[in-house]
Amino acid sequence: MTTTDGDRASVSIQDMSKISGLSEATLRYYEKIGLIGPVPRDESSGHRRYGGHAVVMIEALGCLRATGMSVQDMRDYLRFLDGREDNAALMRELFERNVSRIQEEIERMHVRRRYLALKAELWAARERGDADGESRIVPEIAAAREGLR
Amino acid sequence: MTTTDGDRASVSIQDMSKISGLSEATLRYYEKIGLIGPVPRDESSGHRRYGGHAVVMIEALGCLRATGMSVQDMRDYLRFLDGREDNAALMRELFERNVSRIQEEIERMHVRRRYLALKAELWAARERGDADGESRIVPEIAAAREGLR
DNA sequence: TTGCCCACCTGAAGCGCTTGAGGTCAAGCG
DNA sequence: CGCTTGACCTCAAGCGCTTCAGGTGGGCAA
Repeated sequence: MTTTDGDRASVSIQDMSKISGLSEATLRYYEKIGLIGPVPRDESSGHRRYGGHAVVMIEALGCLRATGMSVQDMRDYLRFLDGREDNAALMRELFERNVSRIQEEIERMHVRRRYLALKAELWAARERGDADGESRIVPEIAAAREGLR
Repeated sequence: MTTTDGDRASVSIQDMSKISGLSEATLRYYEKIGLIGPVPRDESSGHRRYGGHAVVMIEALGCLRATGMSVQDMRDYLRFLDGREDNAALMRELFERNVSRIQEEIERMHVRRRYLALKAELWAARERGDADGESRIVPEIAAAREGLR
């Protein structure tokens, strides 16, 4: 998993991917856009070797990304972490904003599920030739559509 | 909103956008990728004019898109609608698959919300210099992280 | 030694849109 | 009548990745 290289542990991109949950392609992409600073390379092969500090940081990024946080917010997160000043309030706000975002998404998801479930029911009614059921569902779909926005 | 053109109502792209909830850019994009077949144009200006049939169809597409349905599924939906055969079962399956997709998304959202809410609490504790609170939250975050995947 | 496979590399294209730049057409106004 | 305004047009680039094509280095078996 890790190889010893002098006295520093170094991690391959494959292992970094397993540890963080970010794909290898995403790890390269994040480096390219400067979200993670240049990763040292193995002299002879040119392969990336992630050092201890980077491993911890990227692991955290993996969690944030897994919540759907934007790249910009991840940038801010890293900036707040690095800064010498006390950024606790900014951090709290960053996470609170993201909680609200998720909350809204959840609510929209419920509306969507209802609409799709009704559509499934509609076609199930048609499948069994149930014209009555069909005409009961149609107005419900119309109502559900309103909330879809 | 609509103009009369012979005996057929025709709708501008702006109005089509308002009706369907799809942006003008998306309407052009859907046409480009062949999801909606070529839209007739106004002779002199070259502007798109959506006819009655297209309006109804695109309105429906707008709802499906609003639920997060994939372009491929929308293609299938249109194909099933058009077909002469009885596609009720295929339709039902298509919608049921999408209900499941949303269901899974909702569940993942709950995990994400919990993780982010804990992170917000952590920084709130740090903000008020509450080391006790902080050490209570840290293990909860570790636990919540497990579910994130 | 040769050959092979694996992990890794880079660069480009694709996805589903959105955003922006730059240009045309028709109508209304001074 | 020219001028502005607005709605529309096309083409190109950007976003956050993913996927693919084509190539290199290193280790191991035959």
